[in-house]
Amino acid sequence: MDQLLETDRPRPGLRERKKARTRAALQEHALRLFRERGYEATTVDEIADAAEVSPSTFFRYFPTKEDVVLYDALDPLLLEAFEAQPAGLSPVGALRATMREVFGGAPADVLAQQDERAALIFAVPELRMRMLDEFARSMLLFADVVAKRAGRRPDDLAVRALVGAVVGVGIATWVNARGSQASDYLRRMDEGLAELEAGFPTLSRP
Amino acid sequence: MDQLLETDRPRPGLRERKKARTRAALQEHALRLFRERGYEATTVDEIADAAEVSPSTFFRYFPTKEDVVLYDALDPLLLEAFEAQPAGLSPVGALRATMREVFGGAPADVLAQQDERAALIFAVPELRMRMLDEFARSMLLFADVVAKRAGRRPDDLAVRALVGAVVGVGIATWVNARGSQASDYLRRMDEGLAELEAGFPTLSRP
DNA sequence: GCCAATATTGCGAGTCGCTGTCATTATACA
DNA sequence: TGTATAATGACAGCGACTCGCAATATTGGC
Repeated sequence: MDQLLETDRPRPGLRERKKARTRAALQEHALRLFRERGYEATTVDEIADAAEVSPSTFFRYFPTKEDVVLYDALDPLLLEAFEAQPAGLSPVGALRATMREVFGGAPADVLAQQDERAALIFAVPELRMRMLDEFARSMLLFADVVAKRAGRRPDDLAVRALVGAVVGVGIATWVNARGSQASDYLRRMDEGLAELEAGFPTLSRP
Repeated sequence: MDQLLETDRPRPGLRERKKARTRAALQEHALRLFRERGYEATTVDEIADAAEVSPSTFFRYFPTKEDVVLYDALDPLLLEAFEAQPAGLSPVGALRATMREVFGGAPADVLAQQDERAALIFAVPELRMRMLDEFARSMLLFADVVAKRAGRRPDDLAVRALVGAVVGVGIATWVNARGSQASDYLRRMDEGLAELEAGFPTLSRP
């Protein structure tokens, strides 16, 4: 699953590849154990055992037990792909293209893992709470790259509003998508972003 | 401070009074220690020591360390006073009267403790997160009593909307009130509820 | 006022998430 | 090949929280 993280790049050294493999293994085994026994009933030590690392190493990769679920392996890819979009595209247009690229090129097991993460986060109150923080973090991150493309500052009012709207569409899609598959989720997200890009024309003329 | 909890009532037995006193002592000492040393730097054992009970007893009164801050000693009084309001009043009117009664009759140290709780919850991310749950819980509770007064079901659409609006006014007031005193907070909350009760007339005619 | 049923408490051992330290091992680089 | 550097595992320890149990306090009936 982790070879996805290395495609089309100068190929990092052995150390970096090992680290990526360990991180992926920890998350995979964690999600599997959570599915089999439940989130609370699974201990960090068990995850570390399954991934064949020491418990201390677990915390070197994920600061808390929650983070092993919250961490999105596709995030770095999305970020990179977004920055590579042609300058002619609008921010929302660039994001839509980015999502099509990254999710379109992702193998099925990666998408399945995204579904599992989403469902688990939704089901466990502790994780759902933390997700709010993640959304806030996403906004700041996204604001930076949007600002860079637009030649504005990240705290620019328009940048902030746009970023808020985009993340808002993401939240709304996520909340209304419990249990549905990644393909559904992505389609609805894209539709929502299309609406946003066009200024919600279908809502103006009833 | 806890005699407030016993005014004008058939007077519960010794056991109940002791329990109320222990609960109040735990919360008082906890808030004091948090103020002096900070929330994280204070341990539950220290709170228990200060209140002269065993650590296990602490957890019998408050299921988590967070709850000793979140617990609002005035809640039961508010509930009782609300249910005693004359049936002629609208739900919002009854709530305003309730708040005037309860907070108006509360001694200064109780109000000061409310301020301290509000500031602490706002300052500690962990508590701020949990506060969302508390708001949700408040809505359900409030929906029950409003429904009872109105002769409707708690999941009635109008009941839900009203309850949501009221709690929303509370949140907005709280968020905009960092550091201000209880009297300010209560005044603004009452103004907000008045606006709500009247349908926000000042916003309709610019 | 006494006694039995019951509720509350303190105690101790234990689990789990998480932190910090240190010696050992593996990778990178020159 | 040797050396700086980074990652790892083992260990000790802290704090929140749980559980079971014996001791103690309150209550209600007599």
